[in-house]
Amino acid sequence: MDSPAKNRVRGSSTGRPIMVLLDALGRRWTLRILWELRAGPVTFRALRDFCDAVSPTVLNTRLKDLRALDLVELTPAGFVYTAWGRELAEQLDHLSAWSERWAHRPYPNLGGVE
Amino acid sequence: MDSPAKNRVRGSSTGRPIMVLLDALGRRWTLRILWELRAGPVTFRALRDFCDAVSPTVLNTRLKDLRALDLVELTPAGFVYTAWGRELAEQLDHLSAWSERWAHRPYPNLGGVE
DNA sequence: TCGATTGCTACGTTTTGAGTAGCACGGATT
DNA sequence: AATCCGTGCTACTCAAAACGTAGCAATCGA
Repeated sequence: MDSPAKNRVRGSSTGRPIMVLLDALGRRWTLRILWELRAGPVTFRALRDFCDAVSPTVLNTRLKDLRALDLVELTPAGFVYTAWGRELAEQLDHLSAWSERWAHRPYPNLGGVE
Repeated sequence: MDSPAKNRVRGSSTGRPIMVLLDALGRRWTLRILWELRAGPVTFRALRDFCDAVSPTVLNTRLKDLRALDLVELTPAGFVYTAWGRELAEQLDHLSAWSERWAHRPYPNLGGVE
């Protein structure tokens, strides 16, 4: 399995924060995990279920990354946002609100479905 | 090569807009492409350069998806945001602004780098 | 001590992306 | 007309990432 925590920022080694972020969020399941964590403290297995039974290998890798990025932490009650993570999650809320408008646009190409 | 435009929304077939979006944005290079498009009309090759010489296979697949999602379109001058895409890109601007604060947090774990 | 649950790992298979070459088309030049 | 150039895009092989299942060590309660 890969270890993205080590070789950060795919390409673009400028190290600009947005690049670090886009790189992390662009990995499979990262956004989804971040999104599902809004349910409150969630155990590894519960989170896995929320994420359509994502492979534990990947889930663990992502959680490790998110923890390294100071966005998620593990408490006795389960995985939760850090303060930073909560701020990021709020942006996802905006994204969600926007996506509702976007999805109901006229002639929506069926949201990409064919 | 895959054709995400056909089998949308990895897992979670609820089809909720946010899921469609998280799924699309969670694919490799999608966020980055969306980000780099803020440079204005960009040709396929220029965009490829902006994205650290991403493989044309992937770039094309992503652009096809983004166009299907009504976020990007191809004009004679090059690839540009649609109206919807521009709105989404604005959210990325907020994300970028936030990431600057986030990156300069005290004891930042070096932004995830080890 | 036993069972149940926790986070997490090993490992073989499948899917996805990387990397390079090159195609078909269109417009300008010669 | 023939040539060159840049456009979006595709074919191909190979490497990397993710999947899917099984199962581990640790912990807690009964």
